[in-house]
Amino acid sequence: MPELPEVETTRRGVEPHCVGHRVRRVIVREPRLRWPVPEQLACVLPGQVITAVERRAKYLLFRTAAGSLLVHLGMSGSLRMVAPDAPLRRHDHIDVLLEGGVCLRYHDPRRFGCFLWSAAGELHPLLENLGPEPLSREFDGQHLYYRSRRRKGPIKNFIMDGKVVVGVGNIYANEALFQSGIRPDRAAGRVSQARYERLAENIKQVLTTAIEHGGTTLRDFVGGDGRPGYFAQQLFVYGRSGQPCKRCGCPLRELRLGQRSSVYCVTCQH
DNA sequence: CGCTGACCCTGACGGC
DNA sequence: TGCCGTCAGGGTCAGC
Repeated sequence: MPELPEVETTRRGVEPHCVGHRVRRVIVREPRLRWPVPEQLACVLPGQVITAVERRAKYLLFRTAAGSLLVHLGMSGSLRMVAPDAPLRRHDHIDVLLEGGVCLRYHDPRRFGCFLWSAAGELHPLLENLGPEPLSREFDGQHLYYRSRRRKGPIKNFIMDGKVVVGVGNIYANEALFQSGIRPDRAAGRVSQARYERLAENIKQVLTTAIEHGGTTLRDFVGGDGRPGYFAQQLFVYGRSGQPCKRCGCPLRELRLGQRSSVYCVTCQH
């Protein structure tokens, strides 16, 4: 999946095909996702007009008068618009058929994603306790600095904690730390406010650039319109363990933090 | 409250 | 060719 740029690219891809359209039918072929797909969905959604497609963290929210369809793509999920008679591939788990003859199709080999329902006026529990959006004004160096005091865990885990800030996945956490010259295993509480200012700017910059590039660094990602995101993002560290640092030439090193690979340059990052 | 590790699943890839 | 272990973009949850 999709890091935040891929989710945003998906949102932009499907939005124009969904907004203003009425749902005709929901077909759930495989309900066993991260959480079981509620049976309620197939009853509640048909007849509803999709009024907006929004994103909060890496969740996509399809708004209707009755409530919201909450979709997460997990590690391997994708959503695309297809013709209703488009041939099914393996792992095409859900179809949301719209009036006007289009179909929103959910594909997810690993089934770590979810399709959930949230009634109108209710905030889904999964969306409670989420930190600010990384591209919002509320998210800045001061926020990171204050939230990090007395935290002993690695800064990389800290910026990937959704209660601190949402949408910073493994790839962009590695990249933003490299751009900021901070080692991923440094204790979060031992980074100055000045460095957090830089880090917040770099997180914004890295995510913004990725979104502009259509979101992908990943081979199997397919945008909402079904076309792969074109430009492979210029990655400085992620996936480059052992290769020379693009800035100083030293071989990049790798370590594991929270069961996720972290690549960094011993010379450029402290 | 903060942190660690287990866990949910399939598929791709490397080594033998 | 095949089998086996390892790893992969995410996030929640239990337990200390």
